[in-house]
Amino acid sequence: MGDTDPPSGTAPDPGSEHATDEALKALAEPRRRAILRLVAHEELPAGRIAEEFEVSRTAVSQHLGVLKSAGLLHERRDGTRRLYRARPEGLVGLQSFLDQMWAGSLDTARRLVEAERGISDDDQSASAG
Amino acid sequence: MGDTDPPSGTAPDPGSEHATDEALKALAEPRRRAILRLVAHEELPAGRIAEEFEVSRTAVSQHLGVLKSAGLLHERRDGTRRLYRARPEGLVGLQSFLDQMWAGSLDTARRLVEAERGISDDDQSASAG
DNA sequence: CGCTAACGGAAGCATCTGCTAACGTTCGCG
DNA sequence: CGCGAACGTTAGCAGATGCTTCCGTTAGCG
Repeated sequence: MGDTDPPSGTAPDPGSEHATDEALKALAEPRRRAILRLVAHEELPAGRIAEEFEVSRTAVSQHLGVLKSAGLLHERRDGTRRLYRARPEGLVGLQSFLDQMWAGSLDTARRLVEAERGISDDDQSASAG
Repeated sequence: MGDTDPPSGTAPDPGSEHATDEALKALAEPRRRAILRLVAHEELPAGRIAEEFEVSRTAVSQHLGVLKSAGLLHERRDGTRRLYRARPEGLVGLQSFLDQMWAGSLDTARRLVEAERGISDDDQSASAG
């Protein structure tokens, strides 16, 4: 039972590689992004969310499950209803991932552009600063 | 068929919904993320990139095509070789997307949490912030 | 208890996606 | 021109994914 998944299949540790993977895969679906946009500004029940789309409620429910499993959604029970709202914490992993990637690639791009200017007179020393 | 796709199959307008979709789908693949990390710090030829993985060069080539089509990669020809490097511009769309989503969901979360505090307490004040 | 409402879950299907294998193309060299 | 190197492209296959239909569960109500 001592698996590396204490909270039992729901939202891995934020900042982890697995968390980023889950969140990215969840956001890769347009419908899922639309759902997330809907509950980003207000808490809504599953049925209410499903009405906004042409697909069946079951499909939306599955999307909600994926989003919740990725840590991007917060679920709250209210009688037979289940209220959902976006979870800002689930996005911090992606934020840091993009930030890191952006910094690295931007640095490389700058270096390459500067190298182009002095192609015939380029010093290839690894002066990583 | 004059569709809304002037630049024909290579890196749509940054900031567009389609661009975000392409970039997100491209980043949803772990291998693709690894490739992007590799070329984030230095420019590398396709064959050199392929050597870093267990899969065939063809698979990596296809991944490179997807990344390039998503605007996340920059290709440069050098004889028979093709040098690739990460494109920071391709990430700005995701950055704004995440930022927008973050702001909205954070605002909602804050509102919900504050509402929880005054559940038993009838707080009917119009302090809508 | 019986009924309805609001959901999630499982099975089945159509489609997408990533991988491999074989082939074609472009470039450099002698 | 002939040859090899470096890549991209196409066809085909196995696994993942999203959607639908049917069914089970839980909560409120008379």
